[in-house]
Amino acid sequence: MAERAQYEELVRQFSAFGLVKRELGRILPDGCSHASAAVLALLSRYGDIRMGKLAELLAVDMSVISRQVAHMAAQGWIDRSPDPADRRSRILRLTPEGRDQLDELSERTTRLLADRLSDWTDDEVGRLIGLMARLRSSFDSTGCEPAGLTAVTAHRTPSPSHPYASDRRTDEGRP
Amino acid sequence: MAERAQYEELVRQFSAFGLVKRELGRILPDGCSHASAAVLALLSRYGDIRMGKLAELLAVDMSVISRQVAHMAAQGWIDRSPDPADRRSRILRLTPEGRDQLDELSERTTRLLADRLSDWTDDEVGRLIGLMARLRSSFDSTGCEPAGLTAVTAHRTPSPSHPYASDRRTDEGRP
DNA sequence: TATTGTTATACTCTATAACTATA
DNA sequence: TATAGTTATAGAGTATAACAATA
Repeated sequence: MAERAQYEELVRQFSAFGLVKRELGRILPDGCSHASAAVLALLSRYGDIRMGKLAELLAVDMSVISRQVAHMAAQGWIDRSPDPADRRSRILRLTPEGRDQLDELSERTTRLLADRLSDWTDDEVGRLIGLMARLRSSFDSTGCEPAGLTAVTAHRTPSPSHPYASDRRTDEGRP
Repeated sequence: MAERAQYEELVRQFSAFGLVKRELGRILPDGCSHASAAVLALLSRYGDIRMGKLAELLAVDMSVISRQVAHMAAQGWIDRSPDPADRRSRILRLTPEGRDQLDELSERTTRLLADRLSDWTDDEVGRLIGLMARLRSSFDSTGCEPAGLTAVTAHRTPSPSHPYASDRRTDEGRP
């Protein structure tokens, strides 16, 4: 259990993280926002999924996904076909254009990170990935671990790949 | 130097971090956004500073600070007095109400983090702080920038007083 | 009635550009 | 001319609430 000063410093790092996100945002291709990039990556990883599932994976409201996905469909990056089994739902699928976009995205972010983190070791990057994954998992009330490498093969399973999964439901500390 | 797959995973963790930020945002007091909280913390740490300095510390455009600070002054949390030495400038100072607000803020975030990170050790939290500090530093201090990227003014900051300070250009965060 | 998704509205954060007032 | 700050505008991300279609 950490102390108050440490938590305050952690929060400060959280807010400073905005700079990193903004820098990454500057290299995004036209029409492709952070959110679009995240959706492309998830579709590539999980295959054809429904909007609700996507909202769950990204931990945002479905209205957010709905608008986002509409934009991406207009760009030609994804298909939205009605689910034959439940006509309220729509199945999302990456188009070839979507894959191209994802490749371009991956190319650009890799180049930027390789430059900025050129003095980081493989191991250090791995540690940051691990800690951020665990942080997210500590904050995720669903117990799932949607976007982490540690859960690549198992987004439905209760994250067996690390010993820190949290199923706590307490709302302590919330208004 | 890490590999492409690792960089891609890192970017995924970055986007997943949004959830953490949103959760933290939910406990903020009325009228006090993430941005306000960050400004309060910086004013408390650095004392009376000018708007430009604040913009530099937060790595955002001054127009952003201007609006933010206007809101905070309206709330009574900060004073904006003209700088006698340069009447174009304004010196920002925390009011007693601003301190109270910061205390309340600190109380709430500490409670939330203590709950969510209850199974993290002191050392683990410290490692995350160190790695995020280094990440930030890697993104605002690089001499060579990839084509098409806007330079972010590198800044030197005074050494803060506690052991988890973030702005130093040290090897903190490295093993 | 409950669930899936859509749309409308509002609020925050951010950057650019045009503006002012000093220097 | 150059700098410190302000304001207007635009765009992205998010949440809530009202709504439609289907289960």
